[in-house]
Amino acid sequence: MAELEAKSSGAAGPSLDKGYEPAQVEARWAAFWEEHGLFHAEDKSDKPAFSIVLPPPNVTGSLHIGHALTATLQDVLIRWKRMSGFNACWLPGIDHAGIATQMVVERELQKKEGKSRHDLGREEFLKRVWAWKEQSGGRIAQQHRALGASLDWARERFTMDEQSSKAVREAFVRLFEDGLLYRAERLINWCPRCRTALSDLEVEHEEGHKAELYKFAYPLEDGSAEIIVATTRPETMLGDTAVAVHPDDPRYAGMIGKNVRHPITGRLFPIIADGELVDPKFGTGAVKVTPAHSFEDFESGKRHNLPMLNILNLDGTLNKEAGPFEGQDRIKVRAALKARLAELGLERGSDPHLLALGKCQRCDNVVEPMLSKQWFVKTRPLADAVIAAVEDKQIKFVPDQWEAEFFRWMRNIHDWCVSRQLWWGHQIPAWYCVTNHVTVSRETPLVCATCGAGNLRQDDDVLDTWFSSGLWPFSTFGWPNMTDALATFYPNAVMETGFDILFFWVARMAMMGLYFLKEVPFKTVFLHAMVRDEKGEKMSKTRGNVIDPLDITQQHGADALRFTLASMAAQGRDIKLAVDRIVSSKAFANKIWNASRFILSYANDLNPNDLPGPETVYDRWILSRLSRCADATNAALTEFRFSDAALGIYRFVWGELCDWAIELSKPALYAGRTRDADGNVDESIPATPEQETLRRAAAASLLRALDGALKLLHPFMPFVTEEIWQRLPKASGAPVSIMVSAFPGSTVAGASFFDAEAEREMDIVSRAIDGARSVRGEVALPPNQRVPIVLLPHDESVRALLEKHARAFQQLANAASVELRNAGSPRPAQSAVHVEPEVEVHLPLAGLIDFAEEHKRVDKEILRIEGELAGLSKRLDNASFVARAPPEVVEKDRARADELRGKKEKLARHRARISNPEDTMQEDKKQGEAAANGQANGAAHTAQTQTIPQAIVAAEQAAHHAIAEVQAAAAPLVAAAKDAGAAIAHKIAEVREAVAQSVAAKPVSAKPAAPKAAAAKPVAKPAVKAAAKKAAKPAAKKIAKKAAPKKAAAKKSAKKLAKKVAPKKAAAKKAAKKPAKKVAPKKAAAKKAAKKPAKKAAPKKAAAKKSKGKK
RNA sequence: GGGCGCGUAGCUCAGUGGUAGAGCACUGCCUUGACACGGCAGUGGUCGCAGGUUCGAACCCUGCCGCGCCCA
Repeated sequence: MAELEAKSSGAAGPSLDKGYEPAQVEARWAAFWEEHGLFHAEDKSDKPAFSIVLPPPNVTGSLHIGHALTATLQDVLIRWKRMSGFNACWLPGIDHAGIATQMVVERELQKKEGKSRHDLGREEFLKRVWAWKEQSGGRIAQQHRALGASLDWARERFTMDEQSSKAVREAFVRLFEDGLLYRAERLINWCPRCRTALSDLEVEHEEGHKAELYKFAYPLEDGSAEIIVATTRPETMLGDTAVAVHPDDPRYAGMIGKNVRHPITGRLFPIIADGELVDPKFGTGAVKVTPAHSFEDFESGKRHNLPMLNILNLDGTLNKEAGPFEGQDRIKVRAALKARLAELGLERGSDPHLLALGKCQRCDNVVEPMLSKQWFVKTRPLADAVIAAVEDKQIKFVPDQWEAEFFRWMRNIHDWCVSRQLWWGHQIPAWYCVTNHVTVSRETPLVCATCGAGNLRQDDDVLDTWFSSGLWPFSTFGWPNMTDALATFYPNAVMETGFDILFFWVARMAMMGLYFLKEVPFKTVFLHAMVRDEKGEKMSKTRGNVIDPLDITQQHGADALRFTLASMAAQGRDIKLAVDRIVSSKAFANKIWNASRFILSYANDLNPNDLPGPETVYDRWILSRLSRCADATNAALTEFRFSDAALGIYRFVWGELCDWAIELSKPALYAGRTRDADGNVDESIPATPEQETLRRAAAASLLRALDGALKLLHPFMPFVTEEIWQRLPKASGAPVSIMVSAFPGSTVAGASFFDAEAEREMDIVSRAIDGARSVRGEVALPPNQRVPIVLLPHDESVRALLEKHARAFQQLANAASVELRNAGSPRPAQSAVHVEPEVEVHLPLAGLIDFAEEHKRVDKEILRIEGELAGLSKRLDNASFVARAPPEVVEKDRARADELRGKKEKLARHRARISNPEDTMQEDKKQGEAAANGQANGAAHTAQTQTIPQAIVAAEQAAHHAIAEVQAAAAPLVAAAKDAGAAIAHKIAEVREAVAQSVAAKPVSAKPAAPKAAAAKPVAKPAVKAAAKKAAKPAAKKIAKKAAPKKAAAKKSAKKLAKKVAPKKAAAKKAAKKPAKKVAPKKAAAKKAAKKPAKKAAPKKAAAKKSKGKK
C-alpha cells in the first residue's frame, strides 16, 4: 500500500530546474565541503598515502589559466585517489617571489608616495611588503576555492613563514658545512634594473636582434702595426685586458706576445693566442678580451691570467675605470665611444650582424655579465645523485620525453648562484666580523667563529626564491623536524607542474630532497603543456588574449572550465584553448543534469536499500557499459591520460546512457503511466505487475548507471555531480558527500556487471536500429512519419534475439510496425534497405519516396563496399601477403571480404528489385512458394521457413568452385601486373572481383575458361589508364568514388545477375560465408559498434584500442 | 650552431605496422511528455613533400619544406 502510494507520487519527485545553473550551485558546495572537513588528510592513517604539493603560486599573482590547469589536473588526481580509498593530501601554499614582489611593492611605493625603498630603509620597507602580502596574498587561495580545488587548507603554507625559514636556514648551514655552498668572486648575470645577481636560468636569451659587427684597430705598442678587432659591443673595450688571436692563424703569427696600447685609457695589454676563444673565420680573426664582462672572455682570462677589469657600476653606468666616459649608461655610451674612435682614426667599418641578447626574466632589461662576490651552491655532486635516481627510475617523468631534457640539463649544470641583492626574501644566515671572517649559523651568532670578535654584521643579501621552493616537498610537512606528516607524505606521490619550471624547480627539489632526506621527493613528475590561446599564441596581458579563468567560471561554471582543460590535456602538446570548447563542456553539464532530472522522476520511489537488479537486456547492457567505462577511467588516470579519462566518461554519459539506455528504457518506464491529451497520467490505467517489475528494474538500472557516472565524473566536474548526487535516493549509511564515496571500478557496488552477452545483443540491435535510421535519413523521410520495418535476420538465433526488440525499433527508429521474417523469406517489393551481416533492415516505402533516390543511395553504398573490397582483394591476391602476414590478419581480411561481398550482393539484389519490381516479385513469390513447401519453423511469425531448396545448394557449390577457379586464373595475371606496376595490379583486382561476382551469379552454367578470358580482357583495355594513374596511391574510398566507368560495369553485371538468379545467389553467398563466420563478426562488429551505438562517440572502438595499447 | 617536438577533416586534436576517427563548426529535417546547452541524419581527409624498409606505412628509416620550444 505504502509502496503503491510512493509509486503514484514517484513521477513528480523533487523537481530539478529545467537547465543547470552553475553559479547558484558552486559556492554552496565549496563551502559545504570545507565545513565538513572533507579536504583534510590525516598525519597518520591506515589508508595508503597519496600526496601532492601544489606548486605555490607567486604571492603577487592572481589566478591565470595555467594555474587553473594545474589545479584541475591535481584536483582530478586527488579526488580520484581520495574516492579510491587513499589518505589523499593536497597541500596549498604561496611563494614569496622575491624579485617580482619587491618590484610590485616598490612600484606602488613610488606611485603613491613618490619614495624608493631606500627612502624607507630595509626594515620599514619589509613591513610594507608584509602588509601587502597580508592584503593581497590570500586572493589566489579564494580563487582556488572557486575552482573547487580540494586543497587541505589547514596545511596552507608560505615560503617565508617561520617553518619554511627554519628549513631554509637548516639547508643553508648544512650545505655550507658539507662544503657544498661557498662564497666567491665570479662572473654572474647582473640585472642593472633589478640591481641583483641572477642565476643562469633567470636570463632569457632572445635571438635575432639586428645589430652590427663593429671593427676598430688597436695600435701596437711599438707602433709597428695595428690589429683590427671585431665586436658587437664596442663600449666594453674600456674593460679590455687583451687581444686574442688563433695560435695557428698566420696573419697574426708575428704579433703574439706583443702589447697594444689602449687608445683611450692608455693601458698596455698583450696580444695572446687562444684557440678556444677565437674562431679565425669569424670577423677579423682577432677579438678583444673583456674578462670581467663576458663569460667566454672570463674563461680565457683565467687561462691567461689576465686582469679582470670591472668597468660597470651596479646601476649599469660606467665606473671610474672607464676614464672620460665615467658616469654614462653602458648602452647610451656606445655612440659616444664610436665617435671617439672615429676621431682617433681607428674605426675600421662595420657589418650587419644578428645577435642574441640576454634579458632579465623579470624586467626584460639587458643583463650584464659582471664580476661579483656571491654565494654559490656546488651543484655537481647534488646533480649526480639525482641523475642516478632518475636512471634508476626512482623518479619517472610523464611524458617521458622530458627525461632526456632533464638529463641534458643536469649533466651540464653550472654552480647555482643563490644570493640576490634584494631585501625581500630569506636573509642569508652568514655573518661577518670586522676582519671579514664568515660565520654561518642556524642561530644568530654573537661572536665570530674564526676570531671570536663580536659586533657581527649579517650578510645583506637574500637567497634566491627557488632556494626555499626547492625545499617545498618536505619543508611543508615539518622538515627539519621528523614529523608524522613528513613520514606519511614524503616522498610525494606526484609532482605536477608546467615544463617551463622543470629546471627552476623540479630539478632543485630533486637535488635538495635527495640530499637532505636521502630519498627522492616525488615518484612521478607529470609535466603538463602550456595553455595558449586558440591561435596557439602565448597568453599575455600585452597581447590582450588572456582568458581569465574566473570570468569563465562565472559565465560557464568551474565544472565546464575544469572539464575542458582536463579533456584537452593530452600529453606533450600545447593546449590551445578556445571558448567554444568550454561552451560544449557546459552543455555536457546541462546534459547530465537533464538526464538526471529524467531518471530521478522515475526512480524516486525506489527503495535505495533494496534496489531491484537488472531485468531486460537494456538494463544489463548499460550496467556492463558502466563497468567498462569505470575500468577505462581508472586505467587512463593511472597513466595520467586525463583527456582519455574525461572523454571516455563523456562518451558513456552522452553516447550510451542518454542516447541509448534512457531512450530504450522509456517504454518500460512509461508503462502504467498512460497520459491523456494534456499529458496528465491516467491513474485509472495502472501497470500490470509484470510491467511494474520491468519499470522498477529499468529505473533502478538507470539510477545505478547515473550514480556510477556521477562518481566517475566527480573528479572532473565536482559541483554538478555533487548537486545531483545529493538528490539521488541513497541507501542508509551513505557518505555525506559524493567526494568521499567509493570510486567505481570493474564492479559497481560490489557486484560485477560485465555482461558480454548483453553487449553482443545490443551491438546487433543498435546496428539494426541505426541502419533503419540511416535509411530514413537518407531517403529524407520526415522524422515524425512512422513507417513499417521489416527485418530479415540471417539465421534463427538472430531472429530469436531480435524478437525481443520490436519496441526498440518503434521507439528509436519510429517504426509503425515491426515485422520479423525468417531467413530466406521474400523481401518486400518496394523497400529501402540497410544491410548488416546479421540482418537486413527493410523499410517498405512504396508510394512514400522516390525510388530513384533509393537507387542513388544504394549505389553509393555499393561503391563504398567495392572500394573497400578492391583493397582487400588486392591484398588477398598477393601471394606474399598471404604467406607472410600473420594468419589472423589474413583470416580477418578474408572474413571481412566475405562479409562485404555478402552485403554488396544483397544490396545489388535489392537494387534490382526496386528497379524491376515485377521480376523480383516473381522471384520472391517463387521462393516463397518453395519455402512454404518446406518445413515450418516453430518460432516463425510468418509462414516462411528457412529451408534452402536443393537448387540453391547446388548453386552454392558451383559458386564455390567458380570462385576458386577464378582465383587460380587471376593469380598469374596479378603477378604479371605487379611487374607492370601497382596501379595495374590494383585494377586487375577490381576486375577480378567483378568477374567473380558475375560467375557466382550464374553458378550452373559458369565454366572455368570464361572467367579467365573475361579477366584478361579489361586489363588490356586502355580505358584503365586514367584510373590506373590515380591508383598509384590507392585510397579505396577515392577509387570507388572516382573510377566511375569501372564501377558502372560492375554495377551492370551485378544487376544482371541479380535479375536472373538473385535469390539463389544470396543463399549461395551466405553459405559460402559460413566457414569464416566465426571470426568475422567480432572485429567487424566491433568496428561498426564503435561508430554507431553512440552517435557522439566511438566507445567500443576506443575501449578496444585502449586494451590493445595496454598489451 | 646543438637538441627536442609538431605538421591528420574548415578548426582543435586522437590514432606507433593491417586502407583513417572524435569534438566543434557546417548542411538538411525535427518544438516526439529529460534536455533546442536538445534529437536524427549527412557533407567533409593524395595523414606537409620526396625517397626507402615491408606482403602492407599516417605510423618505422633518410632527406627536404614549414612551425614551435629548449640550450649555447
